[in-house]
Amino acid sequence: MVSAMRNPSPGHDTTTGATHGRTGRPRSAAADTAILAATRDALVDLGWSKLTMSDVSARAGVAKTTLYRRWAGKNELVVDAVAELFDALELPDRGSLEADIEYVVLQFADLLRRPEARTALMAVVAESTRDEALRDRIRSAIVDRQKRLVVLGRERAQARGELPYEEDEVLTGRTTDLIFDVIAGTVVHRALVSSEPVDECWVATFTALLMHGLLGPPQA
Amino acid sequence: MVSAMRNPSPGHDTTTGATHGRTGRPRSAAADTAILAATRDALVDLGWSKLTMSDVSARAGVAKTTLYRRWAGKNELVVDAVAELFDALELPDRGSLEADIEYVVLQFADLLRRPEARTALMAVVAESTRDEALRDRIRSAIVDRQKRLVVLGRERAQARGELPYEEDEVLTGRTTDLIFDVIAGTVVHRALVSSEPVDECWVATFTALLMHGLLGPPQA
DNA sequence: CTCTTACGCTACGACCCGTAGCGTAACTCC
DNA sequence: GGAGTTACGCTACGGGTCGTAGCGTAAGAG
Repeated sequence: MVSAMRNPSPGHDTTTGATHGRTGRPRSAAADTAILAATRDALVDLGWSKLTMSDVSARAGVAKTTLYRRWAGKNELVVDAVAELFDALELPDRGSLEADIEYVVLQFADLLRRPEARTALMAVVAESTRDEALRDRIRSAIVDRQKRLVVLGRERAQARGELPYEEDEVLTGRTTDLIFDVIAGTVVHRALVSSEPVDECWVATFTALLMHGLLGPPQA
Repeated sequence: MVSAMRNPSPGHDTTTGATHGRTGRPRSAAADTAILAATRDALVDLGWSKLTMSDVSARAGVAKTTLYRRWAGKNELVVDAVAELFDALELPDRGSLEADIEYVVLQFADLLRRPEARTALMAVVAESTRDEALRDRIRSAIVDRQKRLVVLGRERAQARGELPYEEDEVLTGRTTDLIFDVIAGTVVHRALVSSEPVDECWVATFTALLMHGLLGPPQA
């Protein structure tokens, strides 16, 4: 749950348990999860453009007005629905930086094979080019949250001695951003724009390129 | 013009000059250019989701039915409209591989600053996740055509002695694809997903990473 | 001058949008 | 308990887009 409804919901979550400080009937938490699940189902069946609020409300067993009471529109709804998918990504220690990278790339590729993730991610980004608020929402709900993987992988590599420690915080942040964009961007482009398979062979080649890029300067 | 109308248009183009072998009144070439230009204008003003066929026809001074006679729908129309933008990319010889890369990255970033390119590219890719024909169209109209830049830059670098010659054709093709996805994907992700500026500072860092990635193996 | 095709225009049923209004349900505070 | 407050389901609505059909006219080819 990313909590960015148009209505109150001041604190963090909107469950039945959390009274959110107010009086009156609380929002149904079950409805939230049902709606988001219904949204993903609809994305699988219909794709982005043919997905309609009416259809989602029917699938979720909820009145259409309830959707509009919680989300401003299709865009916001879908961002929240997809953000949950990305949270499933993780990075177990595979023993080396190279293995860690290959693992996360393959995992990300698996995610992008899911039709609801493919169509929704691109569509929402497309809409965000004309909507500042939506851009911020994507950044906080997806981008910033997944950067944790890069940070974690890097720290591990430094602990292993594979990468040097960097003292400058600003530089560290920039490098993290760069690596994130390179990995996520390349995989997305390969899978969705070029429409080529992200198989182990390709991943190995890509990872090799990236490894050399990361280790290049000091060894030269 | 990418020529993939739903109707005849057998050969290549649909200009007044090219009789396209048939008798009868030929399609107006002026209408084609007017429609595609109107589509880009509408993308600037309205973005993808609010762009409507009716609006485009009005802007182009053309009947709505004429649009549907030439394009199957919004998706196909927009692909053709945007493909023309990408053809403006070029790669003058900047003297070194590094400079060539930086130049093309900055040029691509400029293109992605144009609102019609931003919104349309992502939206069309989103739709293509559920439409095989559209995927093929994107590949032939945009992806394959822009790979020429990678091929050209690589040949130049080889002529300069910056990169080794590769004999295996299959491997050459794979490397070309990889570099293309890395460059285009990373820039798109940085600009549109992460919503961070693609300035000269960032480009220099990215190019350095890529250079080390390309030169890594042999120098190690 | 005839044949063939493209064009512009109008009209159409179908669908979705986003909102308003109402009565009811659920929960808090007194 | 009741009063107050908020969420919910339902219905109905005007406004807009969709994609197509039908018709008369315009523009080249032979």
